[in-house]
Amino acid sequence: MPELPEVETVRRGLASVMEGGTIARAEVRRPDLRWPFPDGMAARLTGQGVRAIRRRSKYILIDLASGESLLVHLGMSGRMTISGDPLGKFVHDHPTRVAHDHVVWDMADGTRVTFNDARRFGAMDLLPTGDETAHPLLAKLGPEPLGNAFNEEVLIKAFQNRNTPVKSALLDQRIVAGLGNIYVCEALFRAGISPTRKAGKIGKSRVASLVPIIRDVLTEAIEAGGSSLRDYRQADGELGYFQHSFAVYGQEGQPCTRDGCTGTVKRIVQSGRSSFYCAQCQR
DNA sequence: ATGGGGGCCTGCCGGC
DNA sequence: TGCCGGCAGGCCCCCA
Repeated sequence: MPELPEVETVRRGLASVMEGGTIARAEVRRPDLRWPFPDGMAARLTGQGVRAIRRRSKYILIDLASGESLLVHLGMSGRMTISGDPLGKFVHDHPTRVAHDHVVWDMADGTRVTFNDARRFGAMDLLPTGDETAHPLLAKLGPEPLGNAFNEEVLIKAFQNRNTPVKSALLDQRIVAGLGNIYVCEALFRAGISPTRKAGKIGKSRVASLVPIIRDVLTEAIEAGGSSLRDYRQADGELGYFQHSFAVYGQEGQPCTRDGCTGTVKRIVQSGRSSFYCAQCQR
């Protein structure tokens, strides 16, 4: 599921039920996801007020009253689900335990937040609030694509002399942090750039054009999440999933939707990942 | 330093 | 109906 827009939508959903509240009880049902959980994670969450919930790239940061922040990554299959009655006390309306429900937080108001991750590529860790830049998972991240530190000059410089396909360059979280396979495909389609083109061989003005396009693609997806979901959740309480249509991602064999283009969307494999694009109008 | 490939896990889907 | 291969939106690590 999760690239930047989906993570942002999950963040907003978590914020709506956790910010200002207290984690009355934390249950950790296995010792690890991709890596071991930090020592005593359940105890370090229990009783903690939630000050704020932030996002860095595809990571969620939950700031606790203790001065620690819980770092959460959804990996490929991580999901957050909200259940419970905010006015009751740990009511019966919680769903029965489901396979791969690994972590559960019961908020003091009766809301339950459940983290489910079938493939366990997700991660959680605790770090001192404000020490994000020192954390190994965050230290090497490039600029936020929606922030000022990401701009034309920065991207042109990052692409200079890069011999890797632009697809790989945009997936490189050190260049820009938060893009994944879907939104890279969509941004390259809008920019009319082939995913196979070497990053260092693209003209400066075309590289520059990627900056507003990346911002637009991500912003539109975040807005779609905000408008198509109630409190950022779907009917079953799961956060962050929303119906979103893509111009090229998953559209193999479909006619290109660019005005006047008669091409067909193709799927190729680059570095073991699918790339979708129109070879006729993306050069 | 850079670029490419393997591996981590489980679930789902299409084809035979 | 059942089995099997291929595929999945991430990211770290190792190797050349």
